[in-house]
Amino acid sequence: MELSAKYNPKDIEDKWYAHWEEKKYFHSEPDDREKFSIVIPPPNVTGILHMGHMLNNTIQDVLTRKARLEGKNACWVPGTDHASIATEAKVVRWLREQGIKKSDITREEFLNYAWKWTDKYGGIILEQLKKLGASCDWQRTAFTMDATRYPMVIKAFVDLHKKGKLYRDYRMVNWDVEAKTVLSNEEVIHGEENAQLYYINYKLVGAKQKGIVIATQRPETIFADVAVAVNPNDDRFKKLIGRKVLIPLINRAIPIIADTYVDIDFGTGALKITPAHDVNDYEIGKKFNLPIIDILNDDGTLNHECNFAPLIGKERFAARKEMKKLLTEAGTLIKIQDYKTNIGRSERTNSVVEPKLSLQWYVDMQQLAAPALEAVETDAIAFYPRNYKNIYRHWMSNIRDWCISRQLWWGHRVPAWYFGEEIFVAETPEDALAQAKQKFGKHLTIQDLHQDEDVLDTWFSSWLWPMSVFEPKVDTCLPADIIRNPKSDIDYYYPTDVLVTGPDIIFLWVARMAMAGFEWKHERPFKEVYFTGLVRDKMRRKMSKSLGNSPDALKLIEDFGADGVRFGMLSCSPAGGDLLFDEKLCEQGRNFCNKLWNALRLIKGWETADIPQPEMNALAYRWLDEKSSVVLEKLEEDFKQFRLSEVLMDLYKFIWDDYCSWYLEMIKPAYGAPIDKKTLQDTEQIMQRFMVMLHPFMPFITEELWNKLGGVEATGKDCCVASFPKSKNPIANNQQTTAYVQQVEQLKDIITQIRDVRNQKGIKMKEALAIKVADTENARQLLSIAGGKELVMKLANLSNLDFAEEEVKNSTAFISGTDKFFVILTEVIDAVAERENILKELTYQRGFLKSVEIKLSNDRFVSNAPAQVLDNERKKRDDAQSRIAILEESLASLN
RNA sequence: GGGCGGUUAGCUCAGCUGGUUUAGAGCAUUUGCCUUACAAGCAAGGGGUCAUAGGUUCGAACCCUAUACUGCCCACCA
Repeated sequence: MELSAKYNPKDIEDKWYAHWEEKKYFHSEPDDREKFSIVIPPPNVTGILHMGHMLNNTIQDVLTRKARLEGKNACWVPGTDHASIATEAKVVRWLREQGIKKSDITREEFLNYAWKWTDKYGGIILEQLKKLGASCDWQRTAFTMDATRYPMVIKAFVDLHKKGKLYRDYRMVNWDVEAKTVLSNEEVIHGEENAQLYYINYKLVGAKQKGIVIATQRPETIFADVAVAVNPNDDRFKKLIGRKVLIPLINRAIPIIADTYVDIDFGTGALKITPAHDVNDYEIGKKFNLPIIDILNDDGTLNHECNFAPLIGKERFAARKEMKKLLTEAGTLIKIQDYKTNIGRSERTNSVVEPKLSLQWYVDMQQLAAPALEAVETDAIAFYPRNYKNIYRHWMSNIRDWCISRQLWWGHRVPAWYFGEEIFVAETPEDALAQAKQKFGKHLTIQDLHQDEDVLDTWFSSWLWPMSVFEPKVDTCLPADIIRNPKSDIDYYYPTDVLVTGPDIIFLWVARMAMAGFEWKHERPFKEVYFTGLVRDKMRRKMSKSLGNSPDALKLIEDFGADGVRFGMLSCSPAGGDLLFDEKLCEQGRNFCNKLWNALRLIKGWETADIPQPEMNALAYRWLDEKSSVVLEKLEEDFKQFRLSEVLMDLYKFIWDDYCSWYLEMIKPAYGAPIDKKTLQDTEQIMQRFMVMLHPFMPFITEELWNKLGGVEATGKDCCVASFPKSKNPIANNQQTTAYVQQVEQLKDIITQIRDVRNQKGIKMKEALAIKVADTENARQLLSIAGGKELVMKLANLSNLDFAEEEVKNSTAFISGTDKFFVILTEVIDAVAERENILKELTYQRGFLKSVEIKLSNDRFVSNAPAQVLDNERKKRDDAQSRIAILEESLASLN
């Protein structure tokens, strides 16, 4: 077999992905096996793959592939979200580029365009996931607005309405002037921004000059003022309460009122009250029964209500700028002060959110929240990392009702029909009509009813995701009916095993899925939630388009291979911690692939011969095999805790160091010499095993090597569906390694120390060395392990290794454990340097001994510490004493 | 303003119930090597007062208190 010196991922990745798909390894149907189900957090239908997706989906793939290798019926459901506001914004922009204004076309025409757009760009992201190796069940690909999901969403709405958990109300909302829709609280991002505080004088009615100065950040809203409020305890203004002031420019008179809400120390202590454009002012307005003057249009321009012609039709920020000039000219602007304040912006359009009074649909969250909160509190839904419980608890116990209507066209249209003041909520127009007829008589036709123009919040469909993706039949998908359909997929796959998502959507999505799950399935939607960290660049900045610091995901795969990129994403993303992405990590992954590839090349290059297995090879194999069980034990433990980067790093170190650097060097035959069949076979098998262990993380190269190593011939299966190895020797409590492994580790230590001596003395590896070891029982036992002595001689290149009766002249010594080794030197040693080294070591050992002795001479320690700890301390003392004795001997022999 | 985390090597992080040598890993770094699998490599090394100050304990990176710095979540301060 000819193999190139470098691993080339491009040669094999597409081939294996196609092979897996053809074999339908990723497709799942209910059967007798234990299931493992996971649903993808659906990316926006028109989105493209970014680093966050890469991390998130790599993690899901690792978990899915691991479950599949464990023999579970693994089902990872992919899909996309219609992303109402984001997609609509994109479509509007796209139409504008073609000279089409949304306002000029009908709803139907717009939706046609939107579907066209979705068909064209939708699902690109799913194709990109395939490049990454994602083992999704593509036959189950779902879309939040497809024919199966649509009726479920509508039924959920109708069901909530029936139960009285849904209502319509007129209240202050967050208004996105760009998208011209309401937003839920969770879709508003607050951040500190630089702003200016305008100090404006309102003249007192009946006074010539005197007035009251208010401070506002939004001077353009003074036209909507209906009062000025002061604190009743503020001595400066007590006399003025009840009098009236004039709004500058329009000279409308408004009263001065008193309320303790006003902070005496902020600004001037006087607050303008603008009920239509501020949440607090609205409350005060209600309390004092003040009128409401709304001066803003839906698009953020000033309307006729402002009663000031020069600004009508002007956009709010343009108006603000002009106000500066106008107020200055009117001599009523006292000063402008810079200050920092919290500004809310729309998550999707980034425009400053406007408080606005509006009639919208709300979900009453109080009852829905209760079981969802309890599930997390009791770990029925377990969060990783755990501390997200706190954040979740806080939000859930202070939950506010959810505004679910949106003034958009792209989405699920609100299933409510109006006849005059009357509302009929129904799954279909026919149903609504039937209800209307019952109330108002048979003469009504569908034309008499008018359907609500609004659509539902995207999250109102995604909160059903873990249920809706497992419901295959449209006509049986009434949420309540799901329970009555025992043959349905949902009984097999629901609840899902784990949800992998970012903490940024814990309220938008995770909490709401939990609520929906209990509301309609009376069961949690997932058993565990693993929150990934945020992907940042190496300078800790968030990845963003505007910063241009987000690498092109596909380019990375191109450069480093999918396995290399997966390694890079995972190797440095501790559970829940942020991932500081650096291309170097992918490079490390690529290098690891190359290492694996070359291990294969080495093995494949060996000729076999009918010779008995050398003892040394048997030793090497037993050591590696036992150690691999230790690695497996830890790996399983770490998997349970989602410590995936830990697992990957342990495998990396084990395969690179123990397998490649040590084991392969141990068994490697001399140049041109053959290897025995047993060793070769063992080596191929154990490497096959390692490929399975590594497969969840690096699926492509492991599949390739598994095949080349004969894994298919041995098991009849591809690596993708092989059996995950199990630890053979469960390690006893507190016992990190077996005694055998420990002994081999000491042999390795001896080899390393000899190599160190070579380095220090400048003795080349080619030059064979003679070693003597002080004759102790321990040394005899160590070197009597079958193959042990040969191993040291081979890897350290020794000409001789035997026991010394006394101090060896002209040698340099080292200590391994408590055994003393003499490296015999041909050149005369530098006694001064040697002496210095020994003294340095002696100082360390004596200091160490002293610290142990202090402990042991403390009566309270001896009487209180557990026996095991005490024994250990005594052994530490004895070992240190042995080493000190050895060092002193060496010192004496130098004199 | 309220709440929750974090601070361990140059960088990123482990360290899980306080006791396995005087704290580990990867990367980076230093030295020597183009040694017939791999220079995308091999061998060996250096590097830390565990943020600071107290306390509890026979024993503290780990528990407690305070301080400093830092991150995140929530909240209507004009």
